[in-house]
Amino acid sequence: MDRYNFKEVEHRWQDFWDKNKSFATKLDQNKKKFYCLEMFPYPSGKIHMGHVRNYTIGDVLSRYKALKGFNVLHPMGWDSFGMPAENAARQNNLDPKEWTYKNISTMKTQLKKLGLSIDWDREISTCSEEYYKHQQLFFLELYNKGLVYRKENYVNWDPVDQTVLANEQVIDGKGWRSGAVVERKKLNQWFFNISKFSQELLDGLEELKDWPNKVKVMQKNWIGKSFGCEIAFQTEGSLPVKEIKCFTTRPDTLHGFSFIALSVDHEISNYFENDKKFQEFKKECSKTGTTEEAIAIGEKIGFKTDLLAINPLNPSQKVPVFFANFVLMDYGFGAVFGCPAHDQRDFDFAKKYNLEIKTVVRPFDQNDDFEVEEEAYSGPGVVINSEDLNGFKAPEESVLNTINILEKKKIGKKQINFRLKDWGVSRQRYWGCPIPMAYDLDGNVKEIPKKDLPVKLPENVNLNSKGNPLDSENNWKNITIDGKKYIRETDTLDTFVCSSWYYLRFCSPKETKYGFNQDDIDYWMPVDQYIGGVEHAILHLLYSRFFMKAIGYQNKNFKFKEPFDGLFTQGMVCHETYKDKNHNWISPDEIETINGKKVLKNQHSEEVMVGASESMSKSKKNTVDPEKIIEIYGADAARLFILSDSPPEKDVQWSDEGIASSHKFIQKLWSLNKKILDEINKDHKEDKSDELIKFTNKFIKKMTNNLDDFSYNILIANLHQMQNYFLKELNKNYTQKTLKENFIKILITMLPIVPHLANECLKIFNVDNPEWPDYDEKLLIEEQINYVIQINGKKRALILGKRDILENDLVDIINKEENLKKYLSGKQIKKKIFVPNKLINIII
RNA sequence: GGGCGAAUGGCGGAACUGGUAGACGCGCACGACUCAAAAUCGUGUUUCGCAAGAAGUGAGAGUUCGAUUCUCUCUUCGCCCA
Repeated sequence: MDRYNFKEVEHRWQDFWDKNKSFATKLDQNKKKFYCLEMFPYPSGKIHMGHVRNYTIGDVLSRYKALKGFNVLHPMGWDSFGMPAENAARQNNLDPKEWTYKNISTMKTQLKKLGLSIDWDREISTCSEEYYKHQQLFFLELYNKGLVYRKENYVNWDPVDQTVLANEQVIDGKGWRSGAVVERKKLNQWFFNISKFSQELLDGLEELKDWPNKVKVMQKNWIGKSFGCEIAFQTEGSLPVKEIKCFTTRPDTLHGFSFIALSVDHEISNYFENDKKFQEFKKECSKTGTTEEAIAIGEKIGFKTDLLAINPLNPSQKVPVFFANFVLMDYGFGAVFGCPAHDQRDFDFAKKYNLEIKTVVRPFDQNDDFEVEEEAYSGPGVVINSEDLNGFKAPEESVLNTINILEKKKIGKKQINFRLKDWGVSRQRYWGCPIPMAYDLDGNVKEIPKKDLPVKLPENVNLNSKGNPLDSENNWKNITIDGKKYIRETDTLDTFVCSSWYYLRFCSPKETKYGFNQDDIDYWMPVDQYIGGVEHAILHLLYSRFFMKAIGYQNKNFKFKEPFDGLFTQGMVCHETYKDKNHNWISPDEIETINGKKVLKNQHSEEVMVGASESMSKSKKNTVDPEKIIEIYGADAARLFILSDSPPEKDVQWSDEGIASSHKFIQKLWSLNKKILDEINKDHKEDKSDELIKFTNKFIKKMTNNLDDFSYNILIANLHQMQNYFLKELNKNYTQKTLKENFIKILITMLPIVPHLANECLKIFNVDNPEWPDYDEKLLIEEQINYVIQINGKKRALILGKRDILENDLVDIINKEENLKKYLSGKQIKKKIFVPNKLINIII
């Protein structure tokens, strides 16, 4: 029997789809739409297994929905601005654009080899002028709506590379590339006013029924709504400062107040500009880093001022005011009141500077003489040592009551605080979308007029200059608008801006006047199913949600509130890790298995150490190249395996045995197809068609359900069961018509998973326009049922009986059964539990 | 420290609303084909036991006629936030 030539077949079908533009989509009001979107890739060079998994999941869904009659939009593009291009270009003396487009071309070819049902006519690339010119227009639009502003802010500054680093690029306080100690530096940056929408972004989560709860919780925590109180503390001392404002979520602990801590950037610091000791202290603080975690772990240090703050609930109490490294200017007012007994940071600080630690909340299971000793108590409890507040349940009762008291005395007011900060979008980089702004010679901001858009990135720049290469591009930088001289903004936009609206662009990829066309998005949006990695749970997904609200802000035509109706987050692709005797990582390519042992190829068969399965990464060398896999086993096998071993939302382990088994399945299915073709031409005497119809019916139901709820691994188990069924039952007699009809239905259900093979088989049966088969609920009802017989809750037998059997009839049968008699004879039956068409439990 | 989630054979994992635990796949064992190997096909495979049978879904309790599924306590692991 000739084997299935996957190479020839897959290539032929891919060619066919390409030439016929099989997946090109048009707006069609008569058809229900389905917009399936996977997170678009960064063109880093080649596709990896994570892409294979992501795009296979999306492709299965797209093909399934198309078979169900939906008008499916399934586009693909490139998130093509970003640092790797700039770094690679610098290393290899290339143009970032050239590098990027070469990668796009490679990866596009690779994606096509996977047999994805993508509408390539809608391909977009964020680094193209056709894309970013619209982004610049959006920027100006948001600027004019007051959603974009410029302010000074602290950044991680790499003094060697002369550039700003993102938090994740700072490793142990040093720049990831230069190794230089990172400094905190104040820079003028552009910000998107995302915090304006904090409440809306929070409320919107409630509407997102088809999002994983996990992601919604993460976003909720990130937005971080907290309910508290603003308190104005009166102060005394030699400085001309009359009051200090603090925000707190725990005003109820005010009786335990023992200091105020200010951020070194608090306005009061202005009085210390010439104080050498303070300036030294400030420098010391800048070493702590800006992340919340660094602050939590680091040592708490303070600088005492001679200011004294007065406790508003107890005016005789006056406490010192410090500058401290654990207070950030971003949070509240850059000032916190310290209650050491009930906050660990405050506790550490108080211990160090010998400040009073007064317990004002006791746990429920303690007496009123409870005292905080070794560590702060921040749990719930009862307020003590606090005059009027004593006895209130903390925090729920005590916080509100304290706020009421403070409001009456006019020294505090209720306040909602959000953790979500505005989005700084300035990057001192070349390879990004230019910000369409300029400055006059006095530094005043000037918009680039719309007619002058796009602001194009200059080409052939010197990437080896210090800092942002655009700073040295004088010809590009210096411009004249209406006869007046200006200097361009040389920062470019964070690439997260590009990915915040690309889903809109896919609806109108060729629209030249604006980023999208209203009719197009009215039809296609929102994205029905968005698929991608959970690592984007916060930033990208939150930014996209914000962008949608920002575009819709003050725009009556724009009726969408949320971009992604459904979200699916797939797990990672893992592989075993290997090390040689010198503890060097070894790639799976360098290994072979001999007698069940993993050994190095061609090197005296040295055995390697097999480590845990971890997510594929270049540094651990445990990657597998999808292109090689497709070459050896074919795209259908790769698709089948990436879905088969684990539920798609969990991590999956890649293995040679697994992919080989999927390949085997493909080959077997091809030979099954041939056997069925032979069988159809045979003469049949006895007809078992009913059985086959029932089987197919059940199978279609399972396939439908599994596709609807992303149980792709179970779906593939069904495929194996189906194959086993046919290989065993094929010698039974089915009428030609039944066999053909039912097998065709089964093949159609396989189209989403293994499109090349299934299409090839269907072609043989002359099926041209397949539609998803229906199933009949009535045919799912079994006439014969295996009744479970339990005695005292233990399964003792299975009895085949007719459907809807009466309890007494079933008991009669049990009494006749030899092997059940021994359990029942001579025993008094206390109770019988009969579940119709399922089981009987006899209690003796 | 807080939040969310998970724990089932040698491994990945099934089990619909509480009703036959271990589907399907991998691996392994034995067998067929072969001079032989690979490939392929067949049979078996939770543990203990020759068997009858017993135990068994991280540990311990609880609810129930009946718990992988529900409740509580604990352990370990993962993710996110601190």
